[in-house]
Amino acid sequence: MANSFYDQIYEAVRRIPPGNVASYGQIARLLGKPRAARSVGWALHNLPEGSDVPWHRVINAQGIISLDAHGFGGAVQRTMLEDEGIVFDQYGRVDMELYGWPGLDLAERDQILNLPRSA
DNA sequence: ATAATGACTGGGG
DNA sequence: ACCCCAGCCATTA
Repeated sequence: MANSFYDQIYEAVRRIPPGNVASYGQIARLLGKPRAARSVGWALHNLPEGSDVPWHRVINAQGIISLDAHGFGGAVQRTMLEDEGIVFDQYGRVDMELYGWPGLDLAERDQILNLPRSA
């Protein structure tokens, strides 16, 4: 349906630039509904095919790709993100500090990548 | 209007 | 760090 909360979600997701990721809760917060993360997940789950919404850039707050009951799609999503330059650690997780939207500028990102592990 | 659903989240053990 | 549990919320049946 047009003009529904879902449409607001889709618009917000469309604003996520390539190479960046956002969490469901983050999108919900942007729309003024900090507790509507589950609804965001539902909205993306019901996303029609051929949509221009970059749904793959939305993952959970822990930097992990959420999967539906079907269980499939995760590998596809991960591949799409990797194509945008996002790197997953050995546990299949993304560094939200590094790739989280609105994202850091290249200088900041580079600085973080060069930060000493533990001083 | 009530009950169920789900690609979430944060806190606790 | 991992697993489990109880709130939260818009949409649908």
